[in-house]
Amino acid sequence: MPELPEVERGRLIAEAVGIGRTIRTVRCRPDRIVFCDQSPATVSRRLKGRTMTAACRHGKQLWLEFDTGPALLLHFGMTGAVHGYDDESDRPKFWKIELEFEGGRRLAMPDARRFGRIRMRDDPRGEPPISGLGFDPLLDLPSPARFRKHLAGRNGTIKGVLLDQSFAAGVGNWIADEVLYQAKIAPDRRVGELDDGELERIRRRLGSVISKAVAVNSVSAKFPRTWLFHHRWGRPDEASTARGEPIEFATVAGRTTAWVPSVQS
DNA sequence: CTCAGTGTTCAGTG
DNA sequence: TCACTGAACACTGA
Repeated sequence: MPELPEVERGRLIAEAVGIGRTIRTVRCRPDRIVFCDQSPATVSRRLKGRTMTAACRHGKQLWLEFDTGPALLLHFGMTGAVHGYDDESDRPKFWKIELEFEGGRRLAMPDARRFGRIRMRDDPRGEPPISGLGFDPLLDLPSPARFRKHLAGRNGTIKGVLLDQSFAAGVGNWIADEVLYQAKIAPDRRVGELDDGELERIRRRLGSVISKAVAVNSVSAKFPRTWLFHHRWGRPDEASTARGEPIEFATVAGRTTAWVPSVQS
């Protein structure tokens, strides 16, 4: 369920397992969809024997850097993740790539539904897909003035803009809904008609929702009880928030959208 | 058996 | 050209 906070959790796992360690063995499953640029054999060849120096993230893109050669760039799609473990018996179901480091620690990326992507990049920040991304709300939340400037010229619904990775990188469907609920803005408002006060509420909530989710390592049971998040799944008929506010479901920007008409306008 | 889905991309439309 | 919509992608699990 990877939006920014879960990708950050993956980054922390990769960092804890791999930093300063050399890859002894690379295993890849044959998969022409997930390995969209380079074949599994090429990826394996380019990673074996290299020492991991960093685990980085921008939005939903996660990449591992090494002492030499290209970075390994991972995108989780709908169902990807990073797992760290020691024993082969703990290898996750649906694994696509496994790095085994000296000393036996392993990292794997599973991806049951194959919307994830595994690529290699010489200059990850300078090349697509990362080069086309907007600001990362955790690492670089813009000032109010910069936020307004970045928004200028955009036209669609505010929800559509929040989901646009070239605007803010890492926001997915539930985070967009959560931000708009807490900011008290209806998801289908046009961005051009939002005043400075409304934009500032959105900007602040974008920062706070993501920071909080990351602070609890994306363990959703630890999200505040007041969050819409806990009440939206499965589209229950008479859904309501912890405060008793009725939740409505709609399609906005092509996605299932949960919102609270009595709060959001 | 049917269907929705926490993501992204692309063809088609206005 | 832009902005937006809906379908497609591939598969699981409810």
